[in-house]
Amino acid sequence: MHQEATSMSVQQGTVAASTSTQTTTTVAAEDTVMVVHQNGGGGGGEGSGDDGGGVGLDVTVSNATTQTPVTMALEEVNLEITDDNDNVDLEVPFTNNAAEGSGGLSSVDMGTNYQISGPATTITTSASDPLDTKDGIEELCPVCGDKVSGYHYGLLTCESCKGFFKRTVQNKKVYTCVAERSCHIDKTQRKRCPFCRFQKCLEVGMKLEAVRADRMRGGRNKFGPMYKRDRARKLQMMRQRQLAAQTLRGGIGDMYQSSQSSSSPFGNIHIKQEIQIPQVSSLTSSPDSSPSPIAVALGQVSSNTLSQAVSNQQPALQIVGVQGTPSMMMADNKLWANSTTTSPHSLSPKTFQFDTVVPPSASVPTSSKMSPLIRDFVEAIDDREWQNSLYGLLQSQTYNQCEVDLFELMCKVLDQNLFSQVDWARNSIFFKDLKVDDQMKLLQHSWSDMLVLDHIHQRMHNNLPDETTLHNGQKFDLLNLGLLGVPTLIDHFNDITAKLQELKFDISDYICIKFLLLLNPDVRGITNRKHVQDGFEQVQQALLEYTVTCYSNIQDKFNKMLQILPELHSLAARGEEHLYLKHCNGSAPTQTLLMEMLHAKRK
DNA sequence: TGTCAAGGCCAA
DNA sequence: TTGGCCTTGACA
Repeated sequence: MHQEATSMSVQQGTVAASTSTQTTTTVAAEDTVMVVHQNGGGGGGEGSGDDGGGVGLDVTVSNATTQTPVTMALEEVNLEITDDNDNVDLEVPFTNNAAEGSGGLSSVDMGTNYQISGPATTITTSASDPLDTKDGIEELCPVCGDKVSGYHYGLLTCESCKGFFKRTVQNKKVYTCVAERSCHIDKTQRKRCPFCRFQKCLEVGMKLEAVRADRMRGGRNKFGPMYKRDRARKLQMMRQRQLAAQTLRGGIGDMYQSSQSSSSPFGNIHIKQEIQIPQVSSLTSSPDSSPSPIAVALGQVSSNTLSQAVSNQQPALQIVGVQGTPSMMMADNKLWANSTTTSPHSLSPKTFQFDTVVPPSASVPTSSKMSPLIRDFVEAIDDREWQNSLYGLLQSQTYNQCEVDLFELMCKVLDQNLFSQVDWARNSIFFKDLKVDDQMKLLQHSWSDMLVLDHIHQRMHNNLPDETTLHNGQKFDLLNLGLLGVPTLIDHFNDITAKLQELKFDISDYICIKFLLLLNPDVRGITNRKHVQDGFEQVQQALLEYTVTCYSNIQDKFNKMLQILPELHSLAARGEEHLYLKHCNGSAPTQTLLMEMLHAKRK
């Protein structure tokens, strides 16, 4: 029924000596193709295998991609989930599967797969574990969920996955999957499908180049310092979590104890679970149970389906008090929004040297002159949330990784931005009254334009930098987000930005233009065109009046702004094309809202 | 000199 | 073929 689109491409271990010869082995089984390019010869011949003396193995795992159909509406889902059980697991999956089958919904994402498990948030530690004795933490192998034995080939894994990865790379094994390349890998089933196991090893970040070409024993490799930093960070994080757990135990427990019959301080706490983004690695877990990303984003799935789906994804949870009481603690990035805490778990805006958001009112001329419509628009803008989501994602994605694929990371950020965009739209005037079918069509038509526009807005009005340093030391090109991954569009992007700056493009202009992009009555196939047209015209009229009233010194600002939109669209279209090609090449994460949007236009 | 992440060995 | 344990050796 559901056909899972899985494709991945990994190219690492490019360290073959210049004299090496290259052989290529291709093994095809039905629609599965696994190509192993082997750099033979004298790889690692000089010196040790350290510092990149990898085996020079380029592995491409690919298959024909089939599109995920957009799941059609069932019912509006309430993402607030009440856990009435006494036991609340605070268990966090590394990527996805580690915590699968553990009860799913009652879990709080704190960024990695430490276990802080219930009842009553007992922090699980075991004195027998190597990490426990030093760090007070226990971790699970991101591949199979077994206990980790240390850092192996780039990250913390168990002994068996270490051995499996080593044997596979050293012996240039070629596996095929007899199923659909989406086998679930856990401790009990890891032996069943080596193809999927190896694929998962690569997905979670095990490094081909860490396997030594010369098989030299002992010593250290280039990952040593990263392991060290990682370890220090985990230790700090663990302490932070212990504090958080204590806060929860004391704070929320005290607050609600009197009203709860439960012995647990967590009794009846509402756990609001937000879909963050579908993780690439979640592809290995029962894809048939996953609703379409856009369906999830638009709230089109039944609670049952969603429950199953979210348990397969990396959740970002908020814990909120009952009856809307402000929470004592908010999970992940929301925690840092109003906090000066320099948690190792957070990449706060401060860490990123991201300037404080300018309040909307500060960058619009005079709010008294604007129409109530525009005032409402502006008031609804939540740039702080945008920033926090961005940096929250960047930190969570790089937390346990020594090195991440920056393109993949960019796709994930874009995907998250898309989710925010959908969320914004579905709560917006005019749009929210439309049927889901129409909503989807409008979004599918405008998402990329709006992403580019959002980025321009963040740069112009919130001083979003063009680059940031990730936790693992890698530089992440934020500007690339605005270019949808096409560096050559930089001049085009700057040109558009310059023109808007010249027109004193402000936040009111931005939000109105965004509405105009969204409420495009010319989109084919929409059933309630009149409503869309009405919305479009009202916004257009409001913007016109606003520009005339507040920017009388800029001649024809309104029309000049509208003239820039085709340029914006052209840039976004080129970005879309680029992303689509990357996706077809297997270089972009699949099963994401982003990819579904890319596919939607090509239906 | 201790640590720990490589590779190696070998029973299951 | 797997996976637990052993050996090795650069580095702090």
